[in-house]
Amino acid sequence: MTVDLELAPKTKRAAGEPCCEPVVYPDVEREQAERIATIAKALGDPIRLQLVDVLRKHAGKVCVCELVPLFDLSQPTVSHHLKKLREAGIVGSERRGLWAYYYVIPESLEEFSAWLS
Amino acid sequence: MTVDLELAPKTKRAAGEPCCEPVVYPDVEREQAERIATIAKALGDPIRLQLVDVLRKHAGKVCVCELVPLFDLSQPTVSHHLKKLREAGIVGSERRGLWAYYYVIPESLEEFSAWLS
DNA sequence: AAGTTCAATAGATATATATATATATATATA
DNA sequence: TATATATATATATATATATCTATTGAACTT
Repeated sequence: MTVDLELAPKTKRAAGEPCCEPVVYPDVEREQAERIATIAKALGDPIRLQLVDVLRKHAGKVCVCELVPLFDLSQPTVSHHLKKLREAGIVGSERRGLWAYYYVIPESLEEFSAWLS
Repeated sequence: MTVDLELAPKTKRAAGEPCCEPVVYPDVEREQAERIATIAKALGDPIRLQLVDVLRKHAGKVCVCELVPLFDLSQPTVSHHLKKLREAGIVGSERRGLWAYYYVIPESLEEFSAWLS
């Protein structure tokens, strides 16, 4: 199953000689890595992952007042996590009167999902 | 496309009355969220994401000395990131003489990948 | 208008992270 | 055996993060 292709130094080098050919790393890939890492970082907290999970499962918009009691956390802390998710572009929010409704922006996860599979 | 199912308070409540029914959050989901968040957190840095990307693309084992020049970082910093990936169970390593070879453990990403899609 | 309620922001604090430099360890070569 | 090399660990530091309490802002109710 595991391919035995290896990226490895061929032989021992003379003293002072650098290990490998300098490898060019295209900027495009770096930028993609940054985009994906931004999403991953936002999901890298169990609370935020559960928030996204709940929002995705409900396929619609969920009131913050329903989210807070799911966690043993203060309302401001939940708001803080929602803000992180908003900043990463994973969720959006909409205010209706007193209530704020959050929802997942599915496209935000597409690039990550594609890379991962 | 967007379903209009909403989780929302039905009416305004009397003063002091709690917002919502207490929602039970099963431990199983919490533990799964923690497992996935651990993976996401490890991937939540562009350097680490690129490391995993390179290792996956090579489908085999890659020498650390090939990884270091890909980044504008010191060798110990790259080692630090590789350690984080090891701790998260995303990569494994094998030493052969002076060289250390890293590889992705594909199963480590499966649960996350499944959740995401 | 006054009071209530929901959510966001501000401020404070303790912990975690990314990075560098310096050092240690193991192994290869001369 | 002595020296050089590849990688890992240790230490230090500046920045970021997660959390709390207190406060603010906005909108609804009476």
